[in-house]
Amino acid sequence: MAQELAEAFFDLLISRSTWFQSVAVEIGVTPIQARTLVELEPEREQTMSGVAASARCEPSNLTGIVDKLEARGLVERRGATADRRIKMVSLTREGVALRRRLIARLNEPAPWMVALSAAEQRRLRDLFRAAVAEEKQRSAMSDR
Amino acid sequence: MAQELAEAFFDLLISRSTWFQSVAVEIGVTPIQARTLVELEPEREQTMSGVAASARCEPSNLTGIVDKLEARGLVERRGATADRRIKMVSLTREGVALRRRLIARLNEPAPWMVALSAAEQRRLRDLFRAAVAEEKQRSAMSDR
DNA sequence: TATTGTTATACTCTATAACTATA
DNA sequence: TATAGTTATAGAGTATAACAATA
Repeated sequence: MAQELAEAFFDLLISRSTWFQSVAVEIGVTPIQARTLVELEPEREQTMSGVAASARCEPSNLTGIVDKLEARGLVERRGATADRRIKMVSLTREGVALRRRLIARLNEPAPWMVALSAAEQRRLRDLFRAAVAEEKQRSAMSDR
Repeated sequence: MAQELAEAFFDLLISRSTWFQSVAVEIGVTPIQARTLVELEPEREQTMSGVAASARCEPSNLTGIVDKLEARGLVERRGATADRRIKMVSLTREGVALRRRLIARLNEPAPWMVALSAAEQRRLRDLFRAAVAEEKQRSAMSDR
């Protein structure tokens, strides 16, 4: 049964990934740009390498991704730190606005979610949150 | 609450996508090759364009993807049909074996799934299946 | 010497359009 | 003329290695 659950979840994952891509296109960014924007929380500067780690891409590639976002005025780089090797990245006002639209679309509940009772929704939400925490721990371990 | 559920589900999707990629690498194929292998069920020949539609990529790109899989002896093309424009793709014996290993890894239940009671697992499985059916319908509609 | 970010390189993925061979 | 698959091309994502500036 756990096996069948895993299969069903995998199928859902596939179809939801397709959907993620189409939302990104709709908003006017590429999937990895969308992913980067999601990781770049407003009011929170991050280093280039920190963003690369969150978005799960190589720092060398993040340079190009941030270049494109910066060219569109969505993010900005600053070099103001004690350590002058480090560059901080953050969202611009337009970046915050675009990110908000993106997140709003991504977080739109699917019809099957809405159809659940409030208690079931809460139960599932907690289950998913715990699952994410579990995956985070596992992937942090395999990073070493 | 539905909103929070959607957020939690999205976070889980992100972390599970990362995991999908690492499984593909582990098995020795690229993500899109993995996706194509999953769609290519054993004992079921499909046309190139049919596979392209299932794997959600352009037919022109599938040519290269299938070229690589064919060069590794995982799939084969045949032209034997009434309509000689059409080519049928199918898994070779090695392709079936690799696909089995891939699917086995992808369908490994996560710890949080195993931790559920059998009744909850069944309930969730049915929920996810219905969700996939729902998404399929929606995306088929937007294809027109 | 080690680290941060960048540049260089090579390969893969992606979408579009043009081509071929059939129908 | 329309369709199935391929080829051509250009843009974007990916990983590795080499580099400059700084620590």
